Amino acid sequence: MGWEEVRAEVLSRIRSRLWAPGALIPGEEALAQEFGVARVTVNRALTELARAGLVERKRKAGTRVAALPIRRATFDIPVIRADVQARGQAYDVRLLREEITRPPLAVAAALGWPISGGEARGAMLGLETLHLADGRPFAHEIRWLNLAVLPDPRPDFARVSANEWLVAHVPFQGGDIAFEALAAGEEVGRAMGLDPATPVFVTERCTWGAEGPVTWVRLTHAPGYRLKTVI
Amino acid sequence: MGWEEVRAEVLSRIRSRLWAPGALIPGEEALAQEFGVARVTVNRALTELARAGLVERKRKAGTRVAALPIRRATFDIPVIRADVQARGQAYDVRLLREEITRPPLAVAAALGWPISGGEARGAMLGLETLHLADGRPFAHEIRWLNLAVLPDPRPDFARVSANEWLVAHVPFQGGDIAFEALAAGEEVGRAMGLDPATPVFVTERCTWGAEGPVTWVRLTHAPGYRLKTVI
DNA sequence: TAGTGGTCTAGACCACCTC
DNA sequence: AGGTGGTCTAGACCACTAT
Repeated sequence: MGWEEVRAEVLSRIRSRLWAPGALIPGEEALAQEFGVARVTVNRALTELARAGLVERKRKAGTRVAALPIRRATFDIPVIRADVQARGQAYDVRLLREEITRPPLAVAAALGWPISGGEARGAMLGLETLHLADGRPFAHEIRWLNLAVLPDPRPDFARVSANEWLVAHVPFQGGDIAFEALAAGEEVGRAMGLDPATPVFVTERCTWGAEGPVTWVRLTHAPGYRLKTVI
Repeated sequence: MGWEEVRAEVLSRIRSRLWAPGALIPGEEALAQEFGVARVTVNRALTELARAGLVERKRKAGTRVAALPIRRATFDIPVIRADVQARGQAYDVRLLREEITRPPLAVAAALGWPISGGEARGAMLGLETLHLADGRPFAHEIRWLNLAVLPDPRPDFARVSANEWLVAHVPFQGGDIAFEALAAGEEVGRAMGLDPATPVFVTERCTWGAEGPVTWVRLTHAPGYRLKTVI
C-alpha cells in the first residue's frame, strides 16, 4: 500500500461521511498500523490532503476533516506567446508606446512605489503593447517597469516581449495577481478595435524581487477569453 | 540543513542563472552529498520546486530548470457565504426559481448529459438564486442539479445553500472551472438590478461524481468583484 | 507537560526512461 | 542496460500547541 492508496482510502472515508466534516480522524500512528505502512507514508498522504484543503492538521490537536471542504484549484499563469501558439495561431507583438515617466498613482500604490508629492516620486519605464494572434488583437498590455532592474542599455522591447525578458533575467520572489471584468474603455478600446463598453477580462499582476518592486502589468484580453482549469 | 533550505539554495542558483533555464542540474545524490543531507531531503525540495513549475523532472533524464519558468498560482474556490462574511457583511440568500425540467443544451453538453432528441433527454433540478451581502445583490447563481444525487424528499434549497449542501453530502471526484467577462444580460441584469450591458465577472463550474454529473453552476458576480491570489 | 504532526537519516527496492 | 527519480521502512528527534 503506497501513499496514494492511503490518500484514496482516507478520501473515500471522508466522502462516505464515515469521517464527517469537522470530525477528528485517527492519528498517523494508528492509521499506519491499520494500513500496515510506515508512519511517514500516512504523513505523506495526509499532507497532500491538507494541501488540497480537505483536512486541517495541527500538532497536538490532530487531523480534522475540513468543516467546509473547500476546493483549491491551481492554474498556470499564461505566457501569451505560448498561449497563442498553443491555439495554432501566429503570434506577433506591436509596441505602441515606450516612455520613461512617473506611473499613475494607482500603479505606484499597488507596488508600494514612493508617491510622496511632486518631484520626489520616481520614474518608471512604461510600455504599452498589443499582442496579436493571426494578426488580430489578442491582448492589450500596459506595463510599468522598475528601471533599477534593467541593464543599460535596456533591452529592445519592440523585439523581445517584456514578460519573457523578465522571467529569464530578473530574479523575483513573489507577487499577486487579480482577475476582474471591466468595460474596455476609450484607450484600450481604440487599441484593440473594440467599443469602449465591451466587457473584457482583465488580469492585473504585481511582482516584487529581492530589491523591491519589479513590474506592474495590466492585461486586457480580447472578448471570448476564458480562463479555465481543472479541479 | 532542512528541505526548505535546500529548496531555497536551489532556487537561488536558478534565479542567479548559475543554473540557466533549460540546463540540467546535478542529480539528487550529488546534491545530497554537497549539502550534507540525505537524498530524500533533496528529493523533497526538488519535488516542491517541480510542483511550482520551476524545474522539470524525469527519471533517467534528470532534473532541468524549466525553459520558461511558468508561474503557477493556486486559489480557493470561493464559498459565497464565507466570502461575504469575511468582508464583515451580512449574508442572505433568496431562491428565485426552482423547477424540474430539461436543462439548456449548453448545460447538457458541458456535463455530458444525454441530449438525444426530444423526450429522451432527462430532467434536472434547476435553481436560480440571488446571494445578498448587506441586503444588496452580491452574486447571481444559476444551477442545474442531477436529480440522482438528491435524496427524496430533497433538501429545502430555500433554506440551505445548494453549494453547501452538496459539499457536505455528495461525494465528488472532480470537475472544471472557468472564468470570463460578459455583459450581464437581460435576465441576470433584472435580478441584480443592473443595466444589461454592465460587464460582470462570471464563474462557470462543472462537477462530476463517481456516478456521473453532479451539478453545473454559473455564478455572476456583482460589479467590482475581483478574484485575487498570491503567487 | 505530554501528545501530535513535521522532518531527518540510511539503506533499500522499484519504475521509468534515455542511451 | 544502466542511471535517475519515486517511494518505502524503521527509528529517531524536534516543534508546536492544547490541556
